[in-house]
Amino acid sequence: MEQATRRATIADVARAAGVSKAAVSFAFNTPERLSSDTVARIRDVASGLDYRPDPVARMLAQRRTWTVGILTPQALDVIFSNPYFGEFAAGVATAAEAAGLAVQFISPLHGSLARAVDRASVDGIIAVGLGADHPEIGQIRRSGIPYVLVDSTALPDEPAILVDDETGAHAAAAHLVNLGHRMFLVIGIEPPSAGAAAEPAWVTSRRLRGYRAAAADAGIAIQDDAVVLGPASMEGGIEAFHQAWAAGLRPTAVLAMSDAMAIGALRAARELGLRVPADLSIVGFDDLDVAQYTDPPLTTVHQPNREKGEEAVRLVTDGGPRRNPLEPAQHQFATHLVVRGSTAVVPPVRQEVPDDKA
Amino acid sequence: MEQATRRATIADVARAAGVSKAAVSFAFNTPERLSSDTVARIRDVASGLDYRPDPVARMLAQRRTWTVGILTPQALDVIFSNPYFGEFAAGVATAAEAAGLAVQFISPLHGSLARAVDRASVDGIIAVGLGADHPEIGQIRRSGIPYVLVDSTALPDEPAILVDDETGAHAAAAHLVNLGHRMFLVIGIEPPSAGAAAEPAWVTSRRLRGYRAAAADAGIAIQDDAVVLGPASMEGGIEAFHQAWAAGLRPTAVLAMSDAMAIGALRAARELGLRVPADLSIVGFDDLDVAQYTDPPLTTVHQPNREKGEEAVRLVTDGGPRRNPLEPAQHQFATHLVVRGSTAVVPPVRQEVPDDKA
DNA sequence: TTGTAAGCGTTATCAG
DNA sequence: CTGATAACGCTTACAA
Repeated sequence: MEQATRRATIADVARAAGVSKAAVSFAFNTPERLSSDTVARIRDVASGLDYRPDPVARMLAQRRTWTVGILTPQALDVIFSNPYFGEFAAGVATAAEAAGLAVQFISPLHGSLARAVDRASVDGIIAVGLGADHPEIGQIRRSGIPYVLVDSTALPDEPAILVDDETGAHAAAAHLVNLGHRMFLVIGIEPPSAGAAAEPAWVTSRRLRGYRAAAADAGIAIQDDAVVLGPASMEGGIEAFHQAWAAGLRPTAVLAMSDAMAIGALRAARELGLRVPADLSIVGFDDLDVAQYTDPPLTTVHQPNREKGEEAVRLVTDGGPRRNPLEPAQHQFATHLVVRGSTAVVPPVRQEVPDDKA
Repeated sequence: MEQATRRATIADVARAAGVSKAAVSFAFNTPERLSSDTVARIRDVASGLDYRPDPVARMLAQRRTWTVGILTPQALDVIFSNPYFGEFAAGVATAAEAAGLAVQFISPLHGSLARAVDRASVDGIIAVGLGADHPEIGQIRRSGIPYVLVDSTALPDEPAILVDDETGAHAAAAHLVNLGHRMFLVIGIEPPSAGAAAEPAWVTSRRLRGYRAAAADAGIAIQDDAVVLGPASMEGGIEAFHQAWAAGLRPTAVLAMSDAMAIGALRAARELGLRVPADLSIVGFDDLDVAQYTDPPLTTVHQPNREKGEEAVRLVTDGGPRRNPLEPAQHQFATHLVVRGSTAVVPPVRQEVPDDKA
């Protein structure tokens, strides 16, 4: 992976055009400072030499990289397996392009996120799903690079993108309660590090509070053993549902904290002979594009995945002129329930279903 | 997006530790060249000063960026909407991490791919879906940066990752023919640029050849008006199917060139009151993770999405020691049909279905 | 309008 | 084993 032949440098162009290096630089960056025919001549010579300014040298001189980094505590291959991330990244990419910024991914290098952060040459870091217990957040803070935390627990004065998890979760559970459901299974997202599980600010904790509040309104308690955790993927959802079923749980409704997991649960339920929504209702979270195309279409809590990405870029690039530096640069998006076909009134009598595990 | 306070430089550390800049560099990069207590002292001072080598300066001096770029002719937001890309990127990320490389995305900047390529500071470029008619490929070639073409038509001696589209497509169509189908709708991927549509090497052309060959074996001709093109997304699939239906086409089987489009077709068919596979069979292409979780699970042509990404990184990073420079650095993966639930024998008599459009 | 020269923060070369 | 010193390729005051 070496450069083949030595590329023309600014000095080569200057020499060939009989001007100074500065003139060449001007010809490309601020042509209005040069006479138009000088510019033309320089450009001509440059393209003849196949000259292209070295982006790295320019980064060093300008001390800007024109790049934003998306930081994830998980390896990229697991991250990309959840369509949620793709939608978020699409939002980042949109805003980045508008701002003339490149997008780089920062994920653990040889198992070390810290190393990856050190190697990353970016002007801003968008950290998604980084728990407050991750030491890297301190590292980033110290590095002086602007950053924004997404979907994680931030200090009140720290730039962050959040959504109203509790309200969304509450709406989801309330919907099921209204349909007569009383026996719930909650499928939650397991934290990247074991330590974060107990954190009250971890996303799973926040959503769980919303679920429980709505259930409590109807006098129902969601016990801890009706909450099962797994990775936020379809496989994770399948696994979680089967695990709960094997443990003897017989819910009439599932509250999944991610659409990917909800789709997995859908699949697992079908494998067990349960009809959705006749025998089992399922509510997801995220409102992914695919949620419209599952069968049945998924009832889920909407959050603006792409917009979150776009806003993250804005925040990390100083938020533009409208941002008041006195206010904390946090942005919380609203969530709302989208009712589709995966939820229905509770079955009056539970059907007999194949039950080889319990 | 500026650095907050001036970061400590190697010169600061050298001064504070009473050594030369070179010594500091050694302490981090080749500590074995220094006495162990010198290293310890330098490291100590460095961490006290919160010193971190500037990645950009190091890139310039080493003339390596330790970064691979994934280049796409489409904007990132549309690209990320197709899960196929996520799976491919996951593969790239896996191999990149193993090689200690960062991953950067290169997509049109302010509408110009050329500009984006110029600004990109990468050691290698993985170009996906770049038609042979794209001028950027010449630009890349000239730049001297190693590159590999994925899913596009390459010169025979050009590094490329390909799959056996024709065989896979043939298997898909043959499967349907064997089930008794005679009336097909082909849903193809529209090219990024209009010009590429006619290219015999464009992916849509390649797959279409496979479909047609299998049909021809049974004495069936797939007419041009039974082929409809759209963007490789779920929306694209919905659109395409409705368009065909509105045009009066009444296929018993759909051959979709991407799973995303197949899922869209599934959805559209259901909206029209068609049962899959009872009334309509659908075969996709890609074998995305989600293909297992649709209802019914999708019969599709498997291609190794993640492996393609991994191999692309290997090829662009010189392919390691095993590569013979005399052989063209091309890698063609095999494809095969995966039969799931979305295909069945042709309905003996077409059911009456709602038909408000034709 | 154009040129000169001093950085930018490393790594690499080559004496000591 | 250690330390000056010269690249690396470009931008940007400051001069002319």
